[in-house]
Amino acid sequence: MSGADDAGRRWSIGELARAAGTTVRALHHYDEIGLLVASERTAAGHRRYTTRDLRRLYRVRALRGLGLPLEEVAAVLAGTADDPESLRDLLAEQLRRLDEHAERIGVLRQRIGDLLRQADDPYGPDPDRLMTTLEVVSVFETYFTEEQRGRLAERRDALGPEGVEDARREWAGLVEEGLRHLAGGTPADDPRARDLVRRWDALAGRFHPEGPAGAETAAAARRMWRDNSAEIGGTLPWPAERMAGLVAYLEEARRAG
Amino acid sequence: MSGADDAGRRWSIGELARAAGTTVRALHHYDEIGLLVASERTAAGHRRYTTRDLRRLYRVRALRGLGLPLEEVAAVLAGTADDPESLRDLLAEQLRRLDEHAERIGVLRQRIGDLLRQADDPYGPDPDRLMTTLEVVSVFETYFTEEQRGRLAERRDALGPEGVEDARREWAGLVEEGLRHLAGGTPADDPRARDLVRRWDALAGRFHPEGPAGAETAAAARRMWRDNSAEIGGTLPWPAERMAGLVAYLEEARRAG
DNA sequence: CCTTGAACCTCACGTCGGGGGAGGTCGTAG
DNA sequence: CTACGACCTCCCCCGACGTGAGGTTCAAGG
Repeated sequence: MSGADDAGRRWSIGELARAAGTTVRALHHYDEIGLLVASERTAAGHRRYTTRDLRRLYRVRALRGLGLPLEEVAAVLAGTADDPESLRDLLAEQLRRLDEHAERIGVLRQRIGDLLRQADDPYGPDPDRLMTTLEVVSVFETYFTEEQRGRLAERRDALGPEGVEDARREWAGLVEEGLRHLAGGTPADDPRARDLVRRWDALAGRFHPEGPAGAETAAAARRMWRDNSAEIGGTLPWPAERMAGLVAYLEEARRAG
Repeated sequence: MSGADDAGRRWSIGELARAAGTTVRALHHYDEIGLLVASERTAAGHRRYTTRDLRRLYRVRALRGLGLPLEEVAAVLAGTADDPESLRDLLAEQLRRLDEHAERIGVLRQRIGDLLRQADDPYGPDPDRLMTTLEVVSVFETYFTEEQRGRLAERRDALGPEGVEDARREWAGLVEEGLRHLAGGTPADDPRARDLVRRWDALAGRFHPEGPAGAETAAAARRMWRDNSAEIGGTLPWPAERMAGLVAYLEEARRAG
């Protein structure tokens, strides 16, 4: 047999690390958490690993390489006997987690891509504007649930770019009208103010979904405007503080109406 | 104006957390690392945040939401003035990182998918076999670089399934022949042993790429066999210790030849 | 004015998978 | 005998907070 009797072979920690393509520190860690404890120790306390330890280490490395946390690696290596399906289930579960992860990354890539296109747009490469866009995104995510944002996006797509543009123009007219009333001292309970609110809310209604879901998004939108008119107003062609005043005025008129 | 003068408004830490959809603890953390320090404190030490703080928080949350680490968020918020391109560059960099990440995830999904198909294969659903496959994968990754594994996969694809099957059958014959020599006591420097080694290496040569790259993968394969014949042998129809003996015998004959 | 409960404060440890270093011991080769 | 490499244990470090413990302050009701 020319001395190839592997059954009695022993590895030092450094040899084992090289044999499995890992580090001494990692093996110390596996020892600490009980995942791979050296079968023997020399009189001086040096770890001696056996062939069985090496095989276990290969399994640990392979499972880790699939992205499983060490705790689950330990569970697999401990529990294959009492449940032969556990490995399969754990792999399936890991596949699911990876899918989730991949989807989150996809969303982030999409968003960053959109932002970069906006940054590269020659008509609006202003970094301040980009920052304000970031703020508005954050505000939206705070006030609307993911589901609500999805519904709002659906409605916007249904209106189409020209529908959105029309609404934007009409809305600009309403803002100008409101600012004139505000500057002119028209009281909030004046019929003209109440009529303005009615047209304002009707216009906003185009963007909200139908039924009770629409009432919820509308309420969330009003909360958003009330708390953050300065931030949202930063993206608009009117001074933020005048917009804040207008929002308060409209709320008053809405209560009065 | 009905009291909507936001410029003087102050938020407590809890109000700010709710306004931005985050937690009090996160705000404490941002304070600790200097990313978002409350502009004021009450006499009792309670944090008071201003409108400017709120806007900064929105930016922090938005950038964090894109996956940027807090250190880079701080850099963006500090450096937009002296380098308006920095935000764009950082976003591009982040996009690159996400792409890398997505690719790693794709590789893992592929591997786990392969393993699950093997697990569901009615001809080999043995969990022990699956574990051994895992070991072999790990051994391969330890001894061959990613590039080398790619070259080996190319050669295998070039041989095609039937070419691989042919080689497997021929190899089985060589193994049986070697085991007979070993059992019969044929010395390693016997011409029959040297001829066996020659045919063995020629057969293995079909799987290695051409030129010096092939010599390297062949050397790595011999190292792998020498160190790990027990692990690889576990997947084969011969006893692992007899395979280990055979590998040692062939090495001796190779040196003799 | 007193009490109560919510909100706030600081301090500090835990997470996950190790990296890196300090300070000391062990083994072997020249 | 001495040098050097490999090994030992103990300990702090990373990121972005979560989760208490133990104490103070605020706002409202009686």
